[in-house]
Amino acid sequence: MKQATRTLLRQYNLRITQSRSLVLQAMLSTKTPLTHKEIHRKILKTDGSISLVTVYRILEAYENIGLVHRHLSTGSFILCSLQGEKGHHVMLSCQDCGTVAECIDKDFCKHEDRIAKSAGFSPKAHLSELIGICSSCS
Amino acid sequence: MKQATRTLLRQYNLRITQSRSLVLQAMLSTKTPLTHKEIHRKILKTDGSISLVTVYRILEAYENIGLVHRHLSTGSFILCSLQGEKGHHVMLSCQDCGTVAECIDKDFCKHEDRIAKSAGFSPKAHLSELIGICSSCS
DNA sequence: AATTTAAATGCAAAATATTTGCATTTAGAA
DNA sequence: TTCTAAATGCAAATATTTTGCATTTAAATT
Ligand SMILES: [Mn+2]
Ligand SMILES: [Mn+2]
Ligand SMILES: [Zn+2]
Ligand SMILES: [Zn+2]
Repeated sequence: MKQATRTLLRQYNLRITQSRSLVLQAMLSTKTPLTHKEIHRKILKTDGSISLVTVYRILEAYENIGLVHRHLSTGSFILCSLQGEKGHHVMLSCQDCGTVAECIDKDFCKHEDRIAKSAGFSPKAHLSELIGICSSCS
Repeated sequence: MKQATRTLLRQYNLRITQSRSLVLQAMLSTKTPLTHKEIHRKILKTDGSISLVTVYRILEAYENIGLVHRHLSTGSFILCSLQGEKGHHVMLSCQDCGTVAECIDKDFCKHEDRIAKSAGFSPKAHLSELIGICSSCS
């Protein structure tokens, strides 16, 4: 079991299990969002053993604690690379290679507040996805 | 068949059919995003007749031409209330009443561009959802 | 107004995706 | 090592989405 995954799990206060480690490994090795099934297949291909049901259960848990995100336009999952304020992330999603990079931007939140205020809206969180072409693809 | 729906359909260059009108009516009568099934049920309740399969097909078409949006966090659909640049909308989604209001904000896009540029990213569109409390709920 | 035709619809069934109940295994505390 | 709650796997139940095909319908044409 990879050390990086143990560390993450401990950090998030989760029991360290084979399956959880495998799901993390699968997600750590890509910058592209993955579906439940893709994660499952990927694990099997690399000699890991896991049930698809377990992948479902693990991803649900990971999402609840904010360890993974859903990629907005596809619904697939990506590891949160930044542990900033939960629910205030911006994702940069490349139409070309599928890579998703995250960023947290305080100014963005301020701007968000300004827009919201002018509509009488009090924002608590935001989900934002910028869709375009990443640096390496352009 | 409601006139408002005929007008919308003509505006988007779609054949004017009973089913399409019913789906629009169902969506026009709420500010809350609806799932396929919810739209289907709603139509049946109001004496309309439609197949769930048709709801699927109609929503897919509506989404492609930008007549409806998917609400990011739930995956359900909401009528586009603004016909601005396609793919550059901000949704204000109320945690309390579920209402989703849209806004298009040029400054937001500029800000978006700035963030993106600093990551070497060229944005073509954005999906943004602000989650919080709307004016009437607060 | 009747005719024509491609597009839209409904139905049944297939294919997928997700959830659940329950027996077994396992991580981590004692 | 022993113990226990949490995690897992399997099989089956549900739920969701898609597809093939026969029928209907919108709207263009005559
Ligand atoms: Mn924010
Ligand atoms: Mn924009
Ligand atoms: Zn790229
Ligand atoms: Zn509200």
